[in-house]
Amino acid sequence: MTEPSTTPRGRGQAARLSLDDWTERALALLMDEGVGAVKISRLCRELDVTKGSFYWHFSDLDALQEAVAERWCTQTRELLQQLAGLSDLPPAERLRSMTMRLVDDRSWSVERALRDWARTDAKVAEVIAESDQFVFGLVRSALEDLGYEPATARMRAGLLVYAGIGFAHGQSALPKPSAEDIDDLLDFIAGDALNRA
Amino acid sequence: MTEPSTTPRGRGQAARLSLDDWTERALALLMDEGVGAVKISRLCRELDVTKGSFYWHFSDLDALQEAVAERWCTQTRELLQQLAGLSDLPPAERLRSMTMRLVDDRSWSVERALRDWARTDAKVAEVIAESDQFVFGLVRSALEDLGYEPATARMRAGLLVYAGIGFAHGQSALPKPSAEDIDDLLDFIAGDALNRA
DNA sequence: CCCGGACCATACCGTACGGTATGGTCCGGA
DNA sequence: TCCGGACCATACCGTACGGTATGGTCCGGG
Repeated sequence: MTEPSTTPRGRGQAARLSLDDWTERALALLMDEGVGAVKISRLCRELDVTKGSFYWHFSDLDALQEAVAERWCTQTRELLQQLAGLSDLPPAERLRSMTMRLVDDRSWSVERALRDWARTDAKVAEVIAESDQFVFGLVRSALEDLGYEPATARMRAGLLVYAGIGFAHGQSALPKPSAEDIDDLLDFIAGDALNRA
Repeated sequence: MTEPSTTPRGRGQAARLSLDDWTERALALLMDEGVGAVKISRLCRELDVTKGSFYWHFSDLDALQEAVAERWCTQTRELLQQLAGLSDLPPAERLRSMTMRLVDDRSWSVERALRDWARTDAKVAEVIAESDQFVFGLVRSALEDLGYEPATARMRAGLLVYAGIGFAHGQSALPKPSAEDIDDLLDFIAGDALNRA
């Protein structure tokens, strides 16, 4: 975290592992096989090392969880910040961009895995909540920029974000919306303001 | 399953257990401490019996999971059927009734637990999907009864149901909607049809 | 009265996991 | 050249869990 952690990785067959190697593999395990699969021994097997290595980098399992949550938090935050960087664009485009990314992007698969991890780990739950509030704020301000009153923008933003969470977690028993479905949806959410423009 | 299973339960101190006693306790464990807490030994400790009893009623853990999923499926289905029994009432009341139950009812807490259980068990996932489609059909037909075109009803129903799933699973990072928030929301979802009536 | 089945206790095994202790290897710097 | 630290292997322990085998208890029916 404070160390350079340069990860030499250039000699013989197996290189030394950095802290990010562990968290990355743990994240992959998380979204592939769920929270039940992220065990120390399993990680060591996948990374082709032994527990001696693990307990050098982390004090225990909680330390790994914290590191994983922190890593996901930062990389999600910069992705969201990238979305927020569109604040110069017209709000309609912002909405559409965010909704699209909400549906097709694979990053929500990770969030889904993290979300049921949050049930047993308060630290992760806190990070998830923070992320939810952030994206909620983005959608809300976009709607306000479209001219809606604060109460209306708040309600519609909540509806859209909750629907996004539900879609990300629902695993899609319901039919997955197509591109034009999303157009219709956005037209419903913010159509009156758009047609007014 | 086919036996009467009358559960005598009237003698001495500890009665014999029925199959429902196990599934009921397993469901309680599920929604209280998550999927990671439903272990055989844990169940036996709570029910004050030993594993000899468990392996009499069930062949293994998968059999228990199947029984739990089946039990939840039936009791959810009759709850939904009860909601569908309102099909004589005006559709606006049906919508409001379902949405209210969707927000405050505790049964969704069980569904949330089952939903991340569904990630590791295909059988449970199938049941969840079936339930989702059922409630989606209810909302959708309610909107159609309100006079919306099929495409519109489908879109708005999907939005509402997904939002419900998201709310059930997001568990309160975002502000929980109040009663009048729901009124506003329903007015947004089906307001034009309502005001037209 | 006895017998068979429902129901459960006891004891045991194999395995997987979290965690600890300790020794070994490679590297850069004084 | 020696030394210390980063990094990892090896070996080990305690525990919790899934599962099996077997015996015991209570009950109703022939």
